[in-house]
Amino acid sequence: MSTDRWTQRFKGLSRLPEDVQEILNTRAVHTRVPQGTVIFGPGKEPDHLLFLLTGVVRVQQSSENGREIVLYRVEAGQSCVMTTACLLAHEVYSAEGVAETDVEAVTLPRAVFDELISRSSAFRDFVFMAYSRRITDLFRVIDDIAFGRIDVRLAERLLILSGVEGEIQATHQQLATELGTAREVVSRQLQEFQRRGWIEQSRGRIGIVDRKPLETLRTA
Amino acid sequence: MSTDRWTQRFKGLSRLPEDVQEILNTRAVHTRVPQGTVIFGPGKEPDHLLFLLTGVVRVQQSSENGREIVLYRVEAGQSCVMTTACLLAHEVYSAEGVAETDVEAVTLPRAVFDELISRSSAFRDFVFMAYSRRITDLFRVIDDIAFGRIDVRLAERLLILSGVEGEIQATHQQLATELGTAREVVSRQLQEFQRRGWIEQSRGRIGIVDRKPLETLRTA
DNA sequence: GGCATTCAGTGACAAAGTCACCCAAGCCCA
DNA sequence: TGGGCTTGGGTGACTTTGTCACTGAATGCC
Repeated sequence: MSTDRWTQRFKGLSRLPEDVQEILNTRAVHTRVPQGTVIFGPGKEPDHLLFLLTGVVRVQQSSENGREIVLYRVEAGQSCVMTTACLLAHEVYSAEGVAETDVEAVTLPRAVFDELISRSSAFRDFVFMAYSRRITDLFRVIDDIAFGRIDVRLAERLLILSGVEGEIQATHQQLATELGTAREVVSRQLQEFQRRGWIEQSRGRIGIVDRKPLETLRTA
Repeated sequence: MSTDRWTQRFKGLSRLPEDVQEILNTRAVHTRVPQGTVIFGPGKEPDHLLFLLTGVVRVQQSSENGREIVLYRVEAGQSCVMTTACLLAHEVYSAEGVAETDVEAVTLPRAVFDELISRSSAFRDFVFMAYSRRITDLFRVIDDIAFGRIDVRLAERLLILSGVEGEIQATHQQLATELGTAREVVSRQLQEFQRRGWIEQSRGRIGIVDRKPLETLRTA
């Protein structure tokens, strides 16, 4: 049997009619995926809709020359809807999804997804809502890389990635991938931030010393 | 009355079951939009799905500082699906759609759209297929601006925008918007292309002289 | 023909990305 | 425990792209 009543963990799903939830709870299959697994990507097309119970999936795109950029993250309580469109259309999905942490998820076979879409308008809303969020994310990415300055973008990322402790475990290369830029660029910017006393660095780790100037960089 | 049997003009719709086509043909409303009209955008949310019969809609995004970038084009025989997700989610759609030519279209009210989605799996396939195409377009844009060189991108655009005659009616500013860059950058690149004898320019017009080197730029 | 508007060209400069290195920190393991 | 290896980070020189502040040329409109 699959997970009992997992739909309760999804804001958008817990309000669905009982019969729809019932289908989701019985027909979806519970799985675990270890950190680092490539969940979907070129040559690895998913044949189901994924609901994340715990963990984070990072969706990113890579270029031929080796550079990469993070497009968005799917977090617990969200679903991997973008893949549905791509699998339905049999198009090559040029992005890839990687389990950034150990992931616990529930997968819904395509046929059941299709049935639910046709049966429940609330489920449709859930799906289109999820789409909307992702599309908005992509627009944001485009806006950032086309028109944004990297110092601003880096500062933003640091603030997002830093937990309550104000610490980030990441190499300069990983941060470069977040922004779709080169490591050297990140290194230089971080040095500048450090010189100004906004952060402190050690190998593979960045500590936020003063959030305010990093926050105000955006508006300046 | 609306347009008779307009669904025949859509590859993906003409194969739909007769009853579904019937709904589309009777419930959709035929409209004309003059060139230049902003069809949707911030503060102008559409409440229906749009099917283009003739003409082209350009979807673009603008930044605060005035720069713009073309995301994709919706052409005759295609639909404006992205808007559906965004309207269902009541999210602010930061992109805008402009009628690039006079446009003849058919609009489907949200309620009918919803009904069709629930009723016809073929219609669902059509919609998700259309989504897929757009998402792929967005991925392409991201790839280009994040990792592509502007000379290559400009050459590509010139080839795409040039008709059989090898002529383009566009200002440097418009081309800059196509690529999300600055006019000066386009001007300089075009000068270089001209210097090499690949194109010839006059005010508001570019003529392709030799396609081959422009094509090989990509691979080089 | 004069004038205004739009379009394109230019040089100096700033920001970002690339290349080819270097060095240092941590790791493995004899 | 010290030597090599791997990984992460620093650096300078250079190229590409974007910005700014102009200029002048082409076109359309009285």
